[in-house]
Amino acid sequence: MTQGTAEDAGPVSPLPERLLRAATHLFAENGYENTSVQEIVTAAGVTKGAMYHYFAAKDDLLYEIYHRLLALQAERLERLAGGTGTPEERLRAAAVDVIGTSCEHLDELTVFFRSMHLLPKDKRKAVRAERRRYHERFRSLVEEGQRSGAFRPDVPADLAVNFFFGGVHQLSTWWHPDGPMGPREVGEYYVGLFLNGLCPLEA
Amino acid sequence: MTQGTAEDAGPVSPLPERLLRAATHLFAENGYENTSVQEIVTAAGVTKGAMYHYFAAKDDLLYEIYHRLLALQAERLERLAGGTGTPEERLRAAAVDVIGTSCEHLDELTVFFRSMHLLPKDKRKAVRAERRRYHERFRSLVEEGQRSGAFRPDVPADLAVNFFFGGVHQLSTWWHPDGPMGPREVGEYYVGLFLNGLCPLEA
Amino acid sequence: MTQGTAEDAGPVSPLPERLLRAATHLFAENGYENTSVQEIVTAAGVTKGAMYHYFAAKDDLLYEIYHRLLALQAERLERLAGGTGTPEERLRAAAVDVIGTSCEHLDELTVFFRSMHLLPKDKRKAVRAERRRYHERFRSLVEEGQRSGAFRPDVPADLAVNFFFGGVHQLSTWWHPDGPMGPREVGEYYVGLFLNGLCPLEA
Amino acid sequence: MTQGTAEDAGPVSPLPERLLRAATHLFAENGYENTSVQEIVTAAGVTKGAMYHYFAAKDDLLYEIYHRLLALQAERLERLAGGTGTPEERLRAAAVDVIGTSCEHLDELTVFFRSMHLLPKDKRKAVRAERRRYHERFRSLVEEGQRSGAFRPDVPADLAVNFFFGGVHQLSTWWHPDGPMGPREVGEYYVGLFLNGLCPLEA
DNA sequence: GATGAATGAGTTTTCATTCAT
DNA sequence: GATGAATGAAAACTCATTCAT
Repeated sequence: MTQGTAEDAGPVSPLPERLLRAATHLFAENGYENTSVQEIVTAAGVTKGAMYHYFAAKDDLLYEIYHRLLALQAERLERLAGGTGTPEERLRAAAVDVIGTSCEHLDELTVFFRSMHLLPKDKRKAVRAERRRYHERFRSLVEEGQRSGAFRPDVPADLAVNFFFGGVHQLSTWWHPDGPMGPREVGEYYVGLFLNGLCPLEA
Repeated sequence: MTQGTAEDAGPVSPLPERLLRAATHLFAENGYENTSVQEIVTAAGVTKGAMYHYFAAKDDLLYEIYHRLLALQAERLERLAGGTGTPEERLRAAAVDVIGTSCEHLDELTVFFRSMHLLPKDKRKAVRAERRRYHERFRSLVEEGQRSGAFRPDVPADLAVNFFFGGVHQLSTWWHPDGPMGPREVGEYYVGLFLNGLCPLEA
Repeated sequence: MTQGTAEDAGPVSPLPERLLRAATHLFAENGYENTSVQEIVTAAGVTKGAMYHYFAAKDDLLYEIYHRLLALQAERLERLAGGTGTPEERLRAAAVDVIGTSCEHLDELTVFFRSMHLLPKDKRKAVRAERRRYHERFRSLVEEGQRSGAFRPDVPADLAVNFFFGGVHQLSTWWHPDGPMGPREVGEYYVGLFLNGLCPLEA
Repeated sequence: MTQGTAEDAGPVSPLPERLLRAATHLFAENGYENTSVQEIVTAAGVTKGAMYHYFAAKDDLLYEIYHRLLALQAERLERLAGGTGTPEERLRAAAVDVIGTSCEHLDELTVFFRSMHLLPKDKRKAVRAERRRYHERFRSLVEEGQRSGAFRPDVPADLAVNFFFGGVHQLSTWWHPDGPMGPREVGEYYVGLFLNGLCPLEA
């Protein structure tokens, strides 16, 4: 009777997911502060009450967007960083991978870096903690490589990681999914720059 | 007529400056949309009428913040990029310098990347154009170095510049003026990473 | 069928009672308008559907709280006022008794005087009518005493009853069940004041 | 040019006063919770923004209503209680007077006793403190009379004062300004009841 | 009987901006 | 030049009630 096919699937997609998708898109497009709850629920095809049934506040949507992306990336980093291979191989794989997921979730990434500061204190703290854990796992990979002699020991690992993620976060200002470069390509270039710099190796 | 004589201050009243300083600080602290005009004028010690005498709208403050930082950095880039020395020397100098001014104007930088999207379309376009000119001057320096053989030619210059500025914009998330590292030190590290990467030169 | 046998509970399910108890407590604590239906059903350990099965609307709870207290007090007044003894004895007994039941049902009393005006017109009218009947029965007792010469005839009986019940309704602003005075003691004092005033009898 | 007469009186009455008057009337009529800010400002002939220019929140109106009535009554009590005459004379005068001002400010009184519990904690505390001071001044008058032998010493003064003010607060449930009894008359009756009780003096 | 997702009309509050003085 | 009272449009959020299951 509804638009579902044969199964008893109910609505096409659960409401919370639909709301998050709509919110992510609108936040990325117009900014969190310029997006009203009304616009979100209209985009999701429901009313405000429905949204507040699932999310206690507008900033819960924001938090959830961050949290999901972070959880996804943290899980993948864990797997790749804890895999086999030299530290350099693992760092390279992890770095290319995070660029891949960042490109796939460009809207989330945009929202993340523009609007994290708009979260209420407690949620901001939670996100920061999740972020820090992620950062530290990445940093430990750099340090491993420094101890093994694969990386220069004279650059603080913390600083190097911050530098690299700056580039990652910047992605959304210039990269577009339908542009000439694919995520994989961007990843290889970025990681190349990160690990080898601009100067020719034999110079 | 006012208390300024003939010195560098010029004949302009210091009021617009005071307003911009207050706005910059509050925008960086609480976000543009969470800062009311009332808070700004209170912080600057004036009234709303006075502010609207100098700025047509709240977003004029935002625009002006961007514009001034960009103008400053563009002017310095012009000077350094057009100076003497090899392309690598000039790029290095320009890169260290932009990190220096970014550290000196950390609030402006923060506001820039958090709130640019909140500008009305026309002002946003203007800022983007200024930004693009800046980016292009920087990129041309990279290209010069690629042509001269100082830099690897296999990395798109655009991408490299974006990568580097990602790191620069990220600065405000981890660097603090009273932390252990000075702007100069950060600059050297960043530029080192950018130009030489993480891997030892003889590997 | 349920767990109640043949005892005083009767065949009625305890659910409406549980809801009313929870509502009474919450209304007294936070006010009618500051208490949501959700809070009531949560406190009663049921769901909204269950509540709406027994009560057509939130204000039915309010009405029922009033109605039950009034019915209880009216029944007791009837018994005492229609008993034996002089009018003075019967008024004294009735007055002490109403203070007793008021102290026992302090939450209901609180709700009554704070929130009666929030009832929709028709229910408010019903409560007022019940209240008036109660008042009139009490007043007739005073008038009886005035006719018998036990009470001063120069005070309008209506006014005297209103004066007395003012004191009763005020109870919830200062009396607490675990304070130093018991309901009986308060009753004796109040009735003493009402019937004899503050001035010494031989003055 | 406006509707003022000859003087430069400006608007007929200052806006805050107009708002308070409108709010008092509506709160008394329909209850605080059933009165929207919109209704208040409409009644006062302005817009919401204007109201929030003078009152930080809806409950500020509530607080102000209480506070003004209490200040008025406290000042009058102070004058009468500290005057000349026997304690009985002064208590009588003060009691009649408070009934007078209560009748004159019946709406405020109604609002007071229905809605004090709706104030936020801090304002509620402030009102309670003001109220307690008032109560204590009144009580001290009763105690003075008890020490002088004019009043029965066997009734706790606190309780007597509570009893009396119960009657006062009850006023708004039965007295109307255009009814047969004037404030003075009510006052005399109430005070008569309070001081002499219902029973004939020679009984 | 009972559930709880969803509604929709309502609430208080905020704030950039204007304009009479 | 400067003030600050007032506007008006919009915001986030609440909640009693309904209804398909």
